[in-house]
Amino acid sequence: MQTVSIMTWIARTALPRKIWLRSKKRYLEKKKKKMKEIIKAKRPFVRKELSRNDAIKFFSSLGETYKVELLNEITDETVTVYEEGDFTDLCRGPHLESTGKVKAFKLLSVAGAYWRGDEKNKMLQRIYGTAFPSKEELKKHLDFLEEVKKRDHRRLGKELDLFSLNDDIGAGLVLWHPRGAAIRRAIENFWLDEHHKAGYQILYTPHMAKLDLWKKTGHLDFYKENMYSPMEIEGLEYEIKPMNCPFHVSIFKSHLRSYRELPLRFAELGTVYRYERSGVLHGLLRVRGFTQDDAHIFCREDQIEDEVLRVLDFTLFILKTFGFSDYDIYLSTRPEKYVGAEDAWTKATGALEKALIDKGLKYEIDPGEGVFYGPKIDIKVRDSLGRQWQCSTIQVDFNIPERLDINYRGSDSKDYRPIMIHRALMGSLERFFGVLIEHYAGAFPFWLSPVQISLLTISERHAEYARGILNALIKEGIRVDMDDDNEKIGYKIRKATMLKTPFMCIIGDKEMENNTINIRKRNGDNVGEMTIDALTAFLKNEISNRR
RNA sequence: GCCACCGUAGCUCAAUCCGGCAGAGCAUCGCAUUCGUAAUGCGGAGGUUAGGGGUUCAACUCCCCUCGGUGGCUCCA
Repeated sequence: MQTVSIMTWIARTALPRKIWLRSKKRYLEKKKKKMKEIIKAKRPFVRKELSRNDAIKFFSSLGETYKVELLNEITDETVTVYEEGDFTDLCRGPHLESTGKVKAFKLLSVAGAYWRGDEKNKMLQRIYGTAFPSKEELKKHLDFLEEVKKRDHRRLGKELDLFSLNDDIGAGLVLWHPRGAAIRRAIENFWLDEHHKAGYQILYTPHMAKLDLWKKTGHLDFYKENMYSPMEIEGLEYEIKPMNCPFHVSIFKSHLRSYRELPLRFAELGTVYRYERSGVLHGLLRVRGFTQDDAHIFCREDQIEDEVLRVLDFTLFILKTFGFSDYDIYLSTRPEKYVGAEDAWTKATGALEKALIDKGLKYEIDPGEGVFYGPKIDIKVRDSLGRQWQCSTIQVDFNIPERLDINYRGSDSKDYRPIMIHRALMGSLERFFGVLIEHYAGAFPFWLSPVQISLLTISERHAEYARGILNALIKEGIRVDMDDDNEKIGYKIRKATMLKTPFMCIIGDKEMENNTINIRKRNGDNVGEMTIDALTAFLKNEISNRR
């Protein structure tokens, strides 16, 4: 969505070593002026062909070592360069015919980037900018960026008092405030109910386990860089969990399993801790402690496809309930570092693909992006601004059943190894919450809203009547609050509107006399006067339809 | 982790460039007002300027370290 390009002709002067925020703005301002001049001059870009050797000589004489490095790797005998005035750049092209063709542009930011995208290389400064064929299109894009800023979950999280991250607690560790926790509870209740209906059994497991367990599972070999250092308890080492699977396996193994029990579906809202490098942490979207809506399905090989189909249906239903009906699906295949037999990978990948084809779902292959223990299907949702977010993942695993030696007794009284399917629909509650905040711009649908309805009194003498309504609605399980502050009604409406409370009840003399309330929506629409019974029925209907 | 920048009252931000009494709006608290659909008025309180060290007669301001955040890079639920 965002247009990013390296404009070679603004890179003509190197960035100063140190840039203050204010001088950074000034710096971009200066660059902008220079660019405008160049555009106005309508200087042509001239394409030239050089032999590779001449090009190396030419760029070496300019001291452009990076271009020389690129040239040394090019095998073609001739290369193309583009000239604009006294500036010559190595580029395959094509270029615009002249600088005058640039109609609308904006420089956005300055940031470091590793030379050729490799963190072992030196870091260079990169200027980000965007250009469009017309001023209108540029404005549209800048408006979009403005809207993205307004919806930023970190900003809304503070404004709506949903969550916080605190210095004293630690980086990437989330505090859910009452209002955020109310939303989480609504999500969790929905999730638990639906999992029960879909034939899952709910588990709870500990936050840590002996280090030896993680050796057995292979995590210490393949996942070490994401795990925290172990802690010692009475001479034994324990590790805080980065994944839930070993615990679920342990429950599977707690007694002998029959083929009749399969598929066995274990689900848990399991909190895991993973080491993430400080620079990658980002609000709720990238944290160090998070709760996965995890599940592990133990099944026979011939049940994989059917189970994957069920999971796909289930996932799309859950996502749809949260207002996501647009998504992109990816099938990730065997990575370089992997465990298990090639034959098993082929079979599992085939099963995943067949399920996608049966459902008639469009998907792309993501080569080599599978997890070390098996191939996976990832579903990335598109939010109301069309941005892509990775949430759901369905992974086949034939490594852990092998390593942890899990079996079931077949109809022939022999032991067989089950296949394990890992899946998370929302991914992590933290990330999903962050995505939801941005998707709804903080204006949650009624069933998710932290406060669903606010009772606003006109003056002190209405407080008692309002309190009666408050208690009645609380009894009905509605998240309601009352604003009986000594303030004008306009101010109370403003407060509730800014908190994006879906409904407000205005309570004054008229309502008290008629034994009614008057409802107003957060967008300003008036729903009208109704009795308490009618209100309760109306609100319950909204909840059951998840609006 | 790497590069650059930032951290001032609960929140949003001045004062930092060029060292010289740390300031405003909102929120909070008190008083007045009892009001009909997006801000009633007046007053009070609120700070070891993220933490630590250094330079200086003097540090929010300059230097170093630590912690945290932002934009990217690399990696990912």
